[in-house]
Amino acid sequence: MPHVGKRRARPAEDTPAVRREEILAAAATVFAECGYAETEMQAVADRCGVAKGTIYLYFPSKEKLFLATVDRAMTRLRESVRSAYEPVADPLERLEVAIRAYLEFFRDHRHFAELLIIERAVYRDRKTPTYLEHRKAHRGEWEKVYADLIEAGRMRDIPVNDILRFVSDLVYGTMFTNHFAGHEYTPAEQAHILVDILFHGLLSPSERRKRSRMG
Amino acid sequence: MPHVGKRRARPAEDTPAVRREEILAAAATVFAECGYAETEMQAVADRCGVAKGTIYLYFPSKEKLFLATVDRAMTRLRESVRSAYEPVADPLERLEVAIRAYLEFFRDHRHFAELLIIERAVYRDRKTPTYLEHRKAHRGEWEKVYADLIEAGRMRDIPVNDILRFVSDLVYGTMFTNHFAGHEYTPAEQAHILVDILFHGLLSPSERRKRSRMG
Amino acid sequence: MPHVGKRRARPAEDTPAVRREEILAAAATVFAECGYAETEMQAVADRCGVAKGTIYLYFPSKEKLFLATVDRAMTRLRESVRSAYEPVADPLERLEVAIRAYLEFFRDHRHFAELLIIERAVYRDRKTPTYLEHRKAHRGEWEKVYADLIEAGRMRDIPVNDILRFVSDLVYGTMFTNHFAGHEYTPAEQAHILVDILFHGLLSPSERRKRSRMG
Amino acid sequence: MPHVGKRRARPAEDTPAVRREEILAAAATVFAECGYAETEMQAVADRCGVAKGTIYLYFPSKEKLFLATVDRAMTRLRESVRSAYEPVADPLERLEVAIRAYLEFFRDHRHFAELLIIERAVYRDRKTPTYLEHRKAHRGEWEKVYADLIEAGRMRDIPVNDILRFVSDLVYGTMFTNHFAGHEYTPAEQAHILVDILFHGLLSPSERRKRSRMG
DNA sequence: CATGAATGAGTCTTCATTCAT
DNA sequence: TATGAATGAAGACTCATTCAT
Repeated sequence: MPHVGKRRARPAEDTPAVRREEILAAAATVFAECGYAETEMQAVADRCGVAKGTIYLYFPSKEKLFLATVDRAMTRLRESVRSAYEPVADPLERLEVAIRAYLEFFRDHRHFAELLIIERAVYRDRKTPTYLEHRKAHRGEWEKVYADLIEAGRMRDIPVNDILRFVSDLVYGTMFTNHFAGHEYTPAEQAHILVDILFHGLLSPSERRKRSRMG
Repeated sequence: MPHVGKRRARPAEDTPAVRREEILAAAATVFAECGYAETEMQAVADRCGVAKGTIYLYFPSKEKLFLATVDRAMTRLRESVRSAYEPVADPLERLEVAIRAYLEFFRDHRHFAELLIIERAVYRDRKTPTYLEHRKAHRGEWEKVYADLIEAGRMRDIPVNDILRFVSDLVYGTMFTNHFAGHEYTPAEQAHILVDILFHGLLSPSERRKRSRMG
Repeated sequence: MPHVGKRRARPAEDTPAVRREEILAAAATVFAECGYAETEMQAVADRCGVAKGTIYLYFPSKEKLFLATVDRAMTRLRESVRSAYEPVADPLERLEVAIRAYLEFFRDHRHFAELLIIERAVYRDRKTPTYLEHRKAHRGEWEKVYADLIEAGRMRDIPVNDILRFVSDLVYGTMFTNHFAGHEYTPAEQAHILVDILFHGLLSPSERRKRSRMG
Repeated sequence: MPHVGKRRARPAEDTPAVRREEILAAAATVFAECGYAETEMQAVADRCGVAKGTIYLYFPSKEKLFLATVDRAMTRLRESVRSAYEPVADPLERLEVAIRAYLEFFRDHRHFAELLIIERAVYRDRKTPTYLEHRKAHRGEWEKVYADLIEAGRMRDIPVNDILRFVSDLVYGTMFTNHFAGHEYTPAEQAHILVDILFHGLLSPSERRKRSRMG
């Protein structure tokens, strides 16, 4: 039997913007915990203590709510990563710091890793996943870094685009595995390992020499 | 009175194993096209020209059907990759061939990339995604390769586990981006690029020297 | 994408309790008319002019709805019978009145007779049918009546339990036959016939004497 | 995955009549255990070790199978009761024996009690339940008995029809309660109790005298 | 603005029945 | 005759969304 309650609106202690943010935060956890299809709007409403109808005052549909949730997550990620690497002057060191910050972010916000996965599964029609959209935005910031490093003779002359892809894909894959298989390393350790291989490659000096002679 | 049933029996043109395979193949495309929740059993049935009920003769539920579909995809992937690299003797070359085969597989079976994503989104409870399960199986085959390469002095002395993770995560991320952002390179080109960076690293010889001097 | 939903909310014209009662009343007729398995939730919804989903707001499942329906019927029966016999002082007369009221109730509420039957058929696991549960409750009220009658020397000294069973089973069987074979007598007539045999037995005075001499 | 088995027909060790009887016996237990709706044809088939299709060679539908099952049960009941009372000469004693046999039958064949209940629940349209049909058939045999007893002055002059109804309804109700509430008495004890009240009534001699004086 | 009862389209699953072998 | 794989109609239940209060 439905509740009889005729509770009046809860006091509007929050500004609309705050209320919106509360809903988004609640949605992030619930979507991440339950998946998109499994998440009921009622559960989101319960999680932030508002009525189901209220959510529809801020977001026109479940889908839009979800997308907003993912978007918020990605924005946070970028902010988090950028504020970590910005103070670092040396570009090579900056890269390691960025990678560490990236891994740290997903370790600390497991939900957001889930959201990325879920998004792809749900919005198969959407041309580009939010993740890649944000990555594209990221891109500009790093393009110049790599170009300068090459110009300065500190990096091999590899197409910047290839480097960008290599690094992005590597960290994405790493985050993914961390998420599902568990975190074996601290972000700092892991970033260090990645950067070591990334910078120096796998080959031994001798093999490298042999190859360059033949190649 | 339930059911009026005046149903028709259709000759069993196939052996059960073949029929099962047909269903699995149909399921793979439909799941990949529509996503898990959006996929209706009826659609799978239509796709392989059987009645809905027939599917339930082979798979007890939508969930089990999906999981079987993913598993089949992963098995195919492994077979495909293994048969590509097995004939290759040199271990370094073998690695490049394996990477190429991996990327090729997902380029040729876009469906299967989708399935991997979908799986994670749907079975959030399942301890390990099928992908990682299969990867673990893969692992043994490569562990020795790397160990031998290090022993032979052809590869730097890096913990084998770290190499494994690096390579796996790199190719997974690459496959993912290819899938969603489009394939810019042929698998051969792409494998070549990856292996180049993977083997030689990003740094220029001079930077490398400078760094080794600084310790 | 699931659901397209452009649904309409209907004003809650009733209090939840009233709505619940409406549903129960509708369910009683439909279940009685169609039987349990044959009854569709949609039919119940239609009968009381609400949407299917609304029923699930008040009852968690078809089964629970049915059980609630039967329970309501039995409660009504008891109230109906009790209010009929309570004003009657003489216990023997009271018995006849109760029997009449019982038969009357089922004549006037044919549905409820059906429900009793259906219940047993459906909930084969449930330890005790609702009917017998209610009968047990009934029991206390009559135990004392019989005991007093025996004590007062107005009734033969027969175990009270046996009398209770005899009367209950007799009226149950009578109700059942009335229901399925049709009502040949008015409740008043029928109660009179039953009470006559019940009080005086079938034997003639002479046979009775003969037997007591021999017995 | 469906069985691959292509087992040929099982040896026709049985005549069709025997096979039919086997199916009926299996059906009786399964229907009684599970109820009509809950019973699957497959379960009946399994119980008697034939294929589902085979049942349809003997019975055109689930409904007809069920009805045949009930009919068989009732026939058995009549045979059982008749063979018990036939050897008994004295009509009053014969009545007690018949009642005992009736109760005994249902104690020994709990399934059949279930079937009676189920039937009513399922075939709400059928004009008369099998039980009442059989009762009608029974009727002729007893009509004369009562008429003779009245004529012989051993029974009070009550309409034979009323006596028949009284007794039938009493034993039906008793059987029903026994079935669901458990058997407190042996059939012999119970028959004795019933017959005692049935023959002599509930009233004490004094109450009876008082009443006859008052008219 | 907030609420939450009401709505009803949508889907997985079951199972009586058929019929090619 | 016997078999059992195939069929597909049917129905309980869910939940995103609406809107009267």
